[in-house]
Amino acid sequence: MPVKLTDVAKLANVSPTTVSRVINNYGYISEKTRKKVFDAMNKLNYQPNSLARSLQGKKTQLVGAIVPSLTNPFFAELVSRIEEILNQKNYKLILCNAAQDSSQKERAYLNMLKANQVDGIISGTHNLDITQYQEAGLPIVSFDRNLCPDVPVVSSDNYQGGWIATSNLINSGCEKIAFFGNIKGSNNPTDLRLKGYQDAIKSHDLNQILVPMNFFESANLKKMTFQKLLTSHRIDGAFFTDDLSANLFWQYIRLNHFQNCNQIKIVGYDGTSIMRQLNPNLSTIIQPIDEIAKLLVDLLLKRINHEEISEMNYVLPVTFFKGDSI
Amino acid sequence: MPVKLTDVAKLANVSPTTVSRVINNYGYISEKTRKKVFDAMNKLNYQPNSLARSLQGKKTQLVGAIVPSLTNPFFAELVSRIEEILNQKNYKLILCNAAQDSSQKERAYLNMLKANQVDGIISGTHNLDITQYQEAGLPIVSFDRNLCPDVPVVSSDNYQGGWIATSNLINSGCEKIAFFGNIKGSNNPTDLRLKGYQDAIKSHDLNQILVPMNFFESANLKKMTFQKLLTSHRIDGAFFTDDLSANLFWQYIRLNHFQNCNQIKIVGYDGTSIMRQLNPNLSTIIQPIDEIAKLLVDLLLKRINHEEISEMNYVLPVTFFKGDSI
DNA sequence: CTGAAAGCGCTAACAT
DNA sequence: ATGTTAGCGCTTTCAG
Repeated sequence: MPVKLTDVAKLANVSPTTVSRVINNYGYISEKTRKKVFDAMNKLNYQPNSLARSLQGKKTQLVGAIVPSLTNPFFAELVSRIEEILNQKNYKLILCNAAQDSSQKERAYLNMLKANQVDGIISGTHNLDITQYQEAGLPIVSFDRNLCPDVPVVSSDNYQGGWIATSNLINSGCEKIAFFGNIKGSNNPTDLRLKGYQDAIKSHDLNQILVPMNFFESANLKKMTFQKLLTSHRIDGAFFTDDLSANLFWQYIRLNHFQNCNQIKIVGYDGTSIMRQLNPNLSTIIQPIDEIAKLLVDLLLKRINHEEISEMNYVLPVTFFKGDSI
Repeated sequence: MPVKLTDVAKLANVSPTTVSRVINNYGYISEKTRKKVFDAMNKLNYQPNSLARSLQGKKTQLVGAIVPSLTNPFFAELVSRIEEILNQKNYKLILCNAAQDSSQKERAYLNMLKANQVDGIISGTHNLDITQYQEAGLPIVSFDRNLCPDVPVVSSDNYQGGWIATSNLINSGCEKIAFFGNIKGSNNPTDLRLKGYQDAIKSHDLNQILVPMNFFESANLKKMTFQKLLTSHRIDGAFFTDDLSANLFWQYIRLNHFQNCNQIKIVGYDGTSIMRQLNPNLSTIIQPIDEIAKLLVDLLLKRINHEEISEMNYVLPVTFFKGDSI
């Protein structure tokens, strides 16, 4: 039923080979023939079947993106940019929403992407052991995750982010600054946010206060954590490794008017455009989403085209956005 | 280089057909053979090539989603859910980010999806003329857009949404209620939000105040609109057809402390989880994202499997969320 | 400059 | 219960 190459060939009165040549703009073709073929293609509204093309060993122009969740605006914006850039370069995006902590789902995605012959994978999660990714035998680049030694990692400057956030809190007069985020090391670049915090704290002879918190926890769970902390500690500064939790806290201390709420200064992390529009009061560390997306795609395409990649670690600078929460 | 079916066949000492039978769990196979084949598959870490399978006329299990922008949390959450549901049903999602007002990009996406033999399309935009979609000859379902008569449309109850929002404003004592959103009819279900507003206004003998606003306009442009409006009109209620703009207004009147800001009540639209977490003060009309996603996928799969679809119009109920902005 | 023929990896009659 | 064979729609030698 669908129009195929041979239909075009028949109508144009040429061989399939010739049509293929026209489509792929390859080899010598007389202008006359080319026109005939184009006319036939238009008349039939012909659309080459990419499956059949790729079966010859051609690339599929398909890229898989595995991310934790689009509900987090950071990933939504990142994926959005990645798709736009891929689209410009004639690639298509298969979206994979691997929930947290589901190595099973992630493995399934990996297999699926392989089965679909994607040309490469951009990964923003890693619940799998390294070997799984190595076995994949596919060009992969990763965001903020150390997958395995030969997978390029792009991240924003997590250490600087932690350092700058904390330093700004200190410079605004805070002395009891809590860190809200992942406490136990995961051997990922994001661990450095904590390190940056700790180093800044130490260099000013302050004491660290670590509050375990995952961005994907429920709001209520987070609020319980806030309450527990605020009754046990008298903090005057708070650094969050994500804006959503930071904003929640910002609201929490206002709604529960703990003391004068301005006595606790807050800095978040991510700085998505949506977040800055929704709560411009919130100071935050802005990750350069656009550049991250560009670099990820760039590196992946290099991998796909077997170009040399000199460096395996790419750290993009962050910027501090000063709202009035600090 | 990649492992293929014949490699498995060779190792297991059976014919390719047998392997195919095992993979597809089809026809009679002795347990012994099945095991042999499975062992070989595991040993070789075999992954069937879906391209080749689909080329036989099998389905690709690929679905394309065309949406305006993931930067809008509503679409981010919708896409996220759609992907999850599709994944459960063994479908994969090709994400297409068709910016606003780019019929060219949308057409390109449509062609691309056709070329990739997707089994169906979920569309959340329409810059194209109807014929383009008809020509596609592909199962399509649409969200909030009247594409063409034979494409099922899912939407939430836009009319009720407009009506409820406005009624609640009226019941809270508002008498000069402005509508912020798309003013000129687009022949889409979302037009009904305006209709709901207008009917509620009329039924209470009030006067309508229409303020043109698109959710994808820049924040600064919107603020200019706010300023212009507030200097010319003395409104006491505002209904926005999207939460982002509503929230911007909510902030705007607070930051610029126009009179007592509580004198202007506000109701937004969409009610994404992220938005309700970020600004729980904002009253809004909640669209049932989960059900919308389920229904869209459900209808699409029915279309794909040539099951009868009785109804072409699906209107899901909305709920009112009362924050203290009203 | 153009065409014929083989084959990509898999499946589906049709044997046996 | 298993194997043989002929394609799916396209590209790509290899000939002309």
